[in-house]
Amino acid sequence: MDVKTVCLGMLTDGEASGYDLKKQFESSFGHFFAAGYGSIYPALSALADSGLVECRHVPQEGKPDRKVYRITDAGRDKLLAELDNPAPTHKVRSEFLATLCFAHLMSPEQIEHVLQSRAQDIERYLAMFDEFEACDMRDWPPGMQFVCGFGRAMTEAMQKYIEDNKHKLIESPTAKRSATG
Amino acid sequence: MDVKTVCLGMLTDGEASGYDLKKQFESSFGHFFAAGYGSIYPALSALADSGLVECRHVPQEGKPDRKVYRITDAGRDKLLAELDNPAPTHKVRSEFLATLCFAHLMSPEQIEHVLQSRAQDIERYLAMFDEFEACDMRDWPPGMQFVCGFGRAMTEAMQKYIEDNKHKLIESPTAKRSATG
DNA sequence: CTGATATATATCGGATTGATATGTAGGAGT
DNA sequence: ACTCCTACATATCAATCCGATATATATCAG
Repeated sequence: MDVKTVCLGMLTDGEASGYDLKKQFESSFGHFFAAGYGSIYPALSALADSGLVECRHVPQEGKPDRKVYRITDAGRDKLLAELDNPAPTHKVRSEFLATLCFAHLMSPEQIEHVLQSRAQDIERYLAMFDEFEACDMRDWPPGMQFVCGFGRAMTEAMQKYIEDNKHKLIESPTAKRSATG
Repeated sequence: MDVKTVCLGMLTDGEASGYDLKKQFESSFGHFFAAGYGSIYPALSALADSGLVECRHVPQEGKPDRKVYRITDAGRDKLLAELDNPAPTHKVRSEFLATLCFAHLMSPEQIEHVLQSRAQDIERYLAMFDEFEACDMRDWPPGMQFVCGFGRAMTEAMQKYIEDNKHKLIESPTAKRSATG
């Protein structure tokens, strides 16, 4: 399940341009599967090359042609085949946690900054989930609702854990930078 | 904060080979920062090239030389500089969630398989966290303890969410594969 | 004696990231 | 009027990372 496949999946909901898909990658998919233009445009090109999507050029004034992609029957088959994977992965890549592993090499101020910036990210995510519920989430497919609920639950659990345990990172000021010696 | 930097951090705990570091990436770091040999060996080479670590060859019988790396003063400086980043990221890349977004294109059996395999992964993680607590986690630096507690909290939250909400993914059997038409 | 696991290194193709480039349109602020 | 920012819309590129593969010996279980 790579960016190509996710794009294919998004296109089952109707045709879209790379720019459109990027917005989806930023909003509803953003909390668990990020992708930038550097992944999306090559993905769409590759999908078109292998006949899984079709491309329609829509001329515009003052902007590049919109390249609108539509999934083909072969594309739907390919998607269903990919969805058949019974053990899809779930990976975390956290510079945040990697940094805090070495909290004993950091000043309390540095640790505080790191925790604050994470807290802000969390607030942003929670606001995003609130927005999802504000606009009509009931029209979304059940899987999408499950996934967004999942994101919210994880984010709230993260917020709570950090709040409850951050004191453990700062307490003993005498132990600072002891791992060097 | 890339693989190089995490290797550097691990080496503050004492010298180690690439193979040793891999084991750490699989155990304590595995739940939030995975890395394979394809990342670790090039990282150590690059660190050695830029003088941030020193390499010592330890001959062995019947096996390749052990290449044991030790962090240098320049390496420690570099690490401290990297740890100064006030906004380290925390990213999730989930084929699991990406798959479930399209649950309406899947059979109940497929969905069930996906959930089961995730449940197994979760059990494996929880077992790992149990092991950490069994061996003496109190000797670990506070940051490491925080991070492992974080992993456990997230994993448990995930388990609970899936258990509480999986029925939403399977309920209405009539709506199956309706997005195609 | 076979097969699996552990030790230990290394490389390579393919995928992904993050930054950068290009250029118009329209709204906000001064 | 002028500047700045955001939105629209594409595309590429170097650096990095991932997963698989290759090589070779020792040891332990069945």
